[in-house]
Amino acid sequence: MTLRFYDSAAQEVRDFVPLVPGQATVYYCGATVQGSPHVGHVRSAIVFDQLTRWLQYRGFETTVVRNVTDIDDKILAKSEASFAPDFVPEGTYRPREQWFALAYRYEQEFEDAYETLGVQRPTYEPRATGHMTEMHELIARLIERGHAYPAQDGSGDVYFDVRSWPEYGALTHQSIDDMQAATDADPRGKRDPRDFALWKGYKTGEPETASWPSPWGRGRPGWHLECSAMATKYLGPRFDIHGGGLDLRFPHHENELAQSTAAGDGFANFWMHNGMVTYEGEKMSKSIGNVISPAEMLAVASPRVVRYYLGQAHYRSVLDYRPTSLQEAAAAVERIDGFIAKAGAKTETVATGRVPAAFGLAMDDDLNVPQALAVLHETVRRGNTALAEGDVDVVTEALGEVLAMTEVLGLDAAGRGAGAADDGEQRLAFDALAALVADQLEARAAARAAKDWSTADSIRARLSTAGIAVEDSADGATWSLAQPQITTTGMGA
RNA sequence: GGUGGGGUGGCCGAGAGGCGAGGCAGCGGCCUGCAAAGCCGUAUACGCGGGUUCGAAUCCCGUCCCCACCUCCA
Repeated sequence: MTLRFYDSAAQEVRDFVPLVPGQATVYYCGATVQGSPHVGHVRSAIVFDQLTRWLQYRGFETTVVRNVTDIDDKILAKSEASFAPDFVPEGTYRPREQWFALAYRYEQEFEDAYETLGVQRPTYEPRATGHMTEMHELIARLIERGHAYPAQDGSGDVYFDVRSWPEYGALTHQSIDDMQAATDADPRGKRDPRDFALWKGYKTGEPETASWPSPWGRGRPGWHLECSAMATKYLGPRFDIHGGGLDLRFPHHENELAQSTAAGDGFANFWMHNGMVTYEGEKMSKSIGNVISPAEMLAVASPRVVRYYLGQAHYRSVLDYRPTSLQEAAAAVERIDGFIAKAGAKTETVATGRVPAAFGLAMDDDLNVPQALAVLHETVRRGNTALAEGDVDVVTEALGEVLAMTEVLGLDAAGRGAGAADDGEQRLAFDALAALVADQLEARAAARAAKDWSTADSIRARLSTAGIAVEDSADGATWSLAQPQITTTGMGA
């Protein structure tokens, strides 16, 4: 079996042949930390987390780098606005917040969301502000090779010379002349309106903390440059996979590709892009105001449910959010969790097994998660049947497979982050609850034995009101905390 | 104008020439004191019009509609 991925640059599914046998180097775009994360950002991270987990399952030694872009125009603009006398706090923005404080605060919000939803930490997570030297080196190489030039207007800007690089547009298969002229293109000192800034000269009025010395004068990096510099630094001039959201293909990734290859680096072997999250058919974006944050979803559904929902579609498909989406995901997750709980109580040894072959084939084929999920549900059904028939061997086997699959999909990790649960106090509270419920169930069992159905039913009803679901089975009743009812009214826009 | 991606049963969502993925919801049944959970069964689905083929949701031609990117975006 061969791993195959769709390469956006080649526009086809290709066999994945790593540059170094047995190893996989992955760079994927994280956030520009200019605001709170929304569900679309998190989907992207989940997609590349699934990719990473699958590469690891297949035995690759993976190195994963995800950037934090913590300096850019928007961050500075948001910070500047927060100092305005007529500033009105909106959303999570705060008054009088320095750009670096704002960037750092949002970086942590992203980290929290990733952690809660079970996204493995990358091998390394470099920040743009920590890599000025590497960016300067890259600019110098580009100037030396005749693909970049300092602006002639004395602004201190340095631009990439798009016309000097015939392959510009290779990633998105566009030719410069066919591109729609940017309406707001500020020609400044550019040779071509499509030239993009590698370095932006310092302007009076900007915070000095947001500028760094460079051979071309004080300033700050342009967007795009940091990814080229950091990917190359940690993964080498050539690496296996570069990922990110579909909306980053142009201009971000196109520009990364241009500047890196023009500088003489091989850059990414595969380009992988995840589809957008839409809200009832429309792309989630701040400008439309139809964004839903991970926090909003987590307020009404468990991390496992949110993870399942955001990770269930094929990564290249559009994932459409509808008010019932989380309820459906919750039902599916409860089905899986119900089996894990019942099977776990039946078997002596709960060990994570191997993934069924069909699951592996689906994942090998460009990460076909929907098909893999079908295998997961089929395994759960087989396990439930075995449970009913008391076939412990099959139960054990199915449980091992289910656990392996949920691990690969990251479902087991969601909600297990630091501080998520299982601290001592919660453990004590749970034990206390368990003791009280056990008493109730004992009383109910006695009533049932005496065929006193009204007493038995009233005990069950009382527990149910308290949020405890009771299930009878051949060998006694079991209980579980009922999932909260998901109501999504008023969520999002 | 340019470059891509789509339209699949009530909903979500795979598949890509030939036994109707899977989930959710619904209906019928089994089990249960009743439930719940589980299991079994249950659907004239593939935007529209032509064509190729023994056979098309899948290929070809035409056509309609939607979405994304080309400006900041995961």
